[in-house]
Order: sequence, then C-alpha cells, then structure tokens
Amino acid sequence: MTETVHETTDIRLREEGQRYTGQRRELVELLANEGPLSIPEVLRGRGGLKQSSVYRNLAVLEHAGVVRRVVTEGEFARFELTEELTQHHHHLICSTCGRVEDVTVPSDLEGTLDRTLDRLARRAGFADVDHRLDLIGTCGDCA
Amino acid sequence: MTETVHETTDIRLREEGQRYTGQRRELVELLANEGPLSIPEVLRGRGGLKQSSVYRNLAVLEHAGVVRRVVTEGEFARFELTEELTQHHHHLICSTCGRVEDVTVPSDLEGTLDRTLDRLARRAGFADVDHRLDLIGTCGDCA
DNA sequence: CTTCCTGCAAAAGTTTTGCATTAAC
DNA sequence: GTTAATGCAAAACTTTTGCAGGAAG
Repeated sequence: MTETVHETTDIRLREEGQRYTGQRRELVELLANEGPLSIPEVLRGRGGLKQSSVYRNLAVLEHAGVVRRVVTEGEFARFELTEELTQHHHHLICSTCGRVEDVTVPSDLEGTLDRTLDRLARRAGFADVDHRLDLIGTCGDCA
Repeated sequence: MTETVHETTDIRLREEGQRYTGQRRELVELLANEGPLSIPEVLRGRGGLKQSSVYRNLAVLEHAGVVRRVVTEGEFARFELTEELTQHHHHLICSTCGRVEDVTVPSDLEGTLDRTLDRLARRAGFADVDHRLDLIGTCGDCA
C-alpha cells in the first residue's frame, strides 16, 4: 500500500524531470506513516536529514502534487501526503500541544457537506470548491 | 450593531486593566467591516497605523477574547473578530488571490455537523471540540 | 504622577536562496 | 559527462521585543 505511494511519487517526479532520491523517499515514508508533520518533527524523526534540504524537498514534492502544506495554529508549517495518495480525511488538532491526527467522517455526512457547500460557494461566485474541515480540541494527553 | 462590538471590547479590555484607545478602536472597526484581514491589508486599509503597534494591539485584543488569529494558506497571519462578537461562520478562501470572505451554512447542517464531529472526537479521546470549516476555491475575479 | 500605549530600531525565529560539492542517471 | 540534489552559510521575511518618549486616567 505504501509501495503504491512510492511508485506514484516516482512517476510524478519523473514527469517534472526530477529524481526520487533516498532523502525524498524517506520524507514520503515518514509522512505516509505519521501523518501531518512539522519540519522540527521531521528532523527529529529521522536523524540525518538537513533542514534546508527538507524544506527544499518538501517544496519539490508539493509542486509534484505528492505533498501539501497543512495550515495549523502552530508556528511551523506542517506537511502531509495529498489526498490522491491517501484518502479524503480531516484533522483532529490538539489546541494545547499542537499534535495533529487524521480522522474520517461518515460518508453520508461527507456527501451532504460536499453538496451543500458547493451550492453555497457557487452562490458567492466561487468555483471549483473544495472543503477543509478540522476539529480543534484537547487531546487525551493534555486533558 | 457595531456599537455593541465596541462596548463589549471596551469592557473586555478594562477587565484586563487595558485601555480602549483610538488605534484599537480603529482595528476593531476595520475587522468588523471587512472581515479577516492580514497585517499588510490592515496597514493599507488605514494609513497611520504602525506595524509593530498593530501586531501588539492585535495580540492584546486576542488575549482579551475580542480577536482571533485565522490560519490561512497565505504567508501572513489573518485576524478576525471572535464569534462571540459576530456569529458562528466559515470562510470562503480564494486559492489564487488569498482573499477571504465570511459565509454561514444552513443551521440544520451546522447542527448535524456539530453532533457528528463531537461524537467522532470523543471516540478519539479528544474533548471540548470545536470545528473549523473552510471552503477553498477560485473567486469570481480570479476565474 | 503613575500606568499604559506608541513608535522606532533591533532581535528573534521560520523559511528561502547562492554557491561549491556530491550523487544520480 | 551532464544534470540535478545536497549541505553549509548567509539572506529574506514575518513577527516579537527593548527602550525612550508621549498619552490616558
């Protein structure tokens, strides 16, 4: 399953004339296993990675459509694999420690949401609307 | 209606031993009229305001529960009045120009959302969950 | 007259970039 | 052998802070 992710990444990068190097593979592997991570978390997660290369490689992967920037309340940017490589999901964010977990909502609610929001957005003159739904609360550890 | 906002702000600030100065009033007025604004937008919006004072005053207002930081994809932080002073709402974000508009969803959907998400979050060990729902698309001007 | 606010300039902290070296194809 | 990726150090950029002067109560 994560093998598919690597294959897709490889293809996407080649399409842009870029190489799927060991470091990039490590990044993708990390994000596939541990979800949305900030740069400090990435650096802690894998010893050898260098900060500037991590930023650069995440930018490359973002441009290739493999990774996306997640906006959170914290001071650092977070990155995750795009939904094409995983699945549509949402975030459970701890407002105390900043930790982020993935969560999916029941598909009937997801469907209702999609239809309703699309209608709303059109009415406001917006097109091609996607939604971002995050839950902010206090996680078990911080309670 | 915006008079109520000013009164509430005044009270909140006094409770913290702070003053509702002209500059703070201007900030609140701006946010009340134009929704979520970034610092550059604020500085452009009103000539005389100084950057460091704006940051400082927004921090004060945030601490007083009058203003909250909105996280967006852009490079600057955005600020808006808290929902206690306005009403529960969501954001319509243009992924091209970064503009942010307020939008409300039908209250039945809002209710369903609230109940379902609360259940989900509890199951994951999270408490006191609030949700943040944003719509990202292309606005009329950028289409 | 005491306390808080403002503005300037400098600092802090995150992210980006230039350049020489190393690795991939 | 050619083109791209890496690491280091320095730069850029947003946000925060120290300090002296000014305003508010």
